[in-house]
Amino acid sequence: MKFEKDTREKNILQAPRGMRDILPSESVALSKVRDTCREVARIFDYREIVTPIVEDIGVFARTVGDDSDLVQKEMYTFDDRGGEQLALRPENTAGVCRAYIEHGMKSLPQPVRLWYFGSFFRYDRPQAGRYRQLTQFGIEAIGSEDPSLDAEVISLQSKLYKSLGLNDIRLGINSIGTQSSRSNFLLALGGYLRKFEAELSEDSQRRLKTNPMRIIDSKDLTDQEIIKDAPKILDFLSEGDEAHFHRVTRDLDSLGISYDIDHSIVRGLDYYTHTVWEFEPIGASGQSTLGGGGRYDGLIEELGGPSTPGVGFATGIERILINLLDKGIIDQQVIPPDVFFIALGSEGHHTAVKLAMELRDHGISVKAGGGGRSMKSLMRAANNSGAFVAVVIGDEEVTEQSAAIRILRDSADSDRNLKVPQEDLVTAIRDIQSQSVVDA
RNA sequence: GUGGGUGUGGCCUAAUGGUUAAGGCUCCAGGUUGUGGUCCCGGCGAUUGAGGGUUCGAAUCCCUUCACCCACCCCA
Repeated sequence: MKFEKDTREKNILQAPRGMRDILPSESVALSKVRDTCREVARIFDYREIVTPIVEDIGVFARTVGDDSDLVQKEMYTFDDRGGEQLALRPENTAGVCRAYIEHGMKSLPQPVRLWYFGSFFRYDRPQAGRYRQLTQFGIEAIGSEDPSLDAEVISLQSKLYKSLGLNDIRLGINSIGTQSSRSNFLLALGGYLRKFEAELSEDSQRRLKTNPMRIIDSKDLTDQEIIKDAPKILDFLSEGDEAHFHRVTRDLDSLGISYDIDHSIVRGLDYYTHTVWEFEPIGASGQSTLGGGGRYDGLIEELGGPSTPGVGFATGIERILINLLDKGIIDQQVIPPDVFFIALGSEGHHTAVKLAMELRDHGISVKAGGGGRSMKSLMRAANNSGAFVAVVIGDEEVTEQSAAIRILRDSADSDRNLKVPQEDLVTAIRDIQSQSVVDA
């Protein structure tokens, strides 16, 4: 393979558009979010599932909706060398359902409760909070049509945001019923909107043909005026659909989870039925949706499996991080070592590597400093490392089999210099650590 | 995909057609020979995103391109 000459000589190689590096200063925050996701999943007794990042293109084309934007223009697709048509996953509900079918999870106790955390890909124009490679945490509860499962999934999502410290969050919820309720509604909606066709925005005139439901959440002001008096889907729900929705909201009431019934939430993907919802920060604009979900009772059948209901959500980790950092709930910082080792001379070096390893064997993190740098320079490095103590091993310490300890982030009146026998070093460090906890 | 904005060393900023692109932070190193943090001093590091054009002369003006930001479409 040949590269363009100017690419090599002038242009700096950089991450692909819309994809980014997460550097150590941010990865600590990312880890915290990931740990919280894992913990919330655990307390609801959901199990982790890891599916391939690449799927057969049919997994998405058949379920997400052939003419949805996600499939039409946002999916990364390619043919592999064997001629298989594959796609980088743009979302995971379809993939998890594929796995559910493939592994016969129908024979497990139902519902099967699963969670995932991973990367997804959408070829879209990047902007704030929107990336071509994005990270999502998601939940799928498959195999029960019980409305209380919808509420459970919503409450899990709500708990996640609370655990992360995101409090000013709004939950909007709606029902789009089942297929038959929806087709009645679409008929009525189409009839109403056609009366105003000429007044609708350009985008909405197009949507009228492709996906009239999307006009409902148009941001165009004229559209919104027209929509105000449009038929509401909740009025078209069958008795059964309405009962389902009512039981979901009843559960939410019992759980003390506040929500707004929001007629404009219709969700973009074809597979949704019944309950649909979105969480977003209060007062946010633009790409603000933190996560959304819904029920998808026909999806598994659509994929060729047995008729099986399901419900789930996905939430965007980047959007969570943006909110957490904006509000100062977590800050960017790296984790400092416990101890910084300063080795002077070759004898000092040999002793230091041995002692450092001994500390590490006891779970104490150690950063090694040395490499022929001056004492001053090493002490500076020790201080900048954020370590709590520096341990100095020079000729003198080698001879007396001792270790000099310098407390860097000291409490008021403690002795900042001390010397201990090398065999007592672990204990001495432990003492200093526990004292600092007491002091704090 | 559509419309608008921005692009100066790793980071932040100055220089709004004229001498070797200035400063702060970071980093590295010294302040008399084994003790950091404050302070002082020194050093590394940019042909101004890239390519082309106008001009005696371009970071400054024009074109192209790339990236980022904002809004739309859509979505997390």
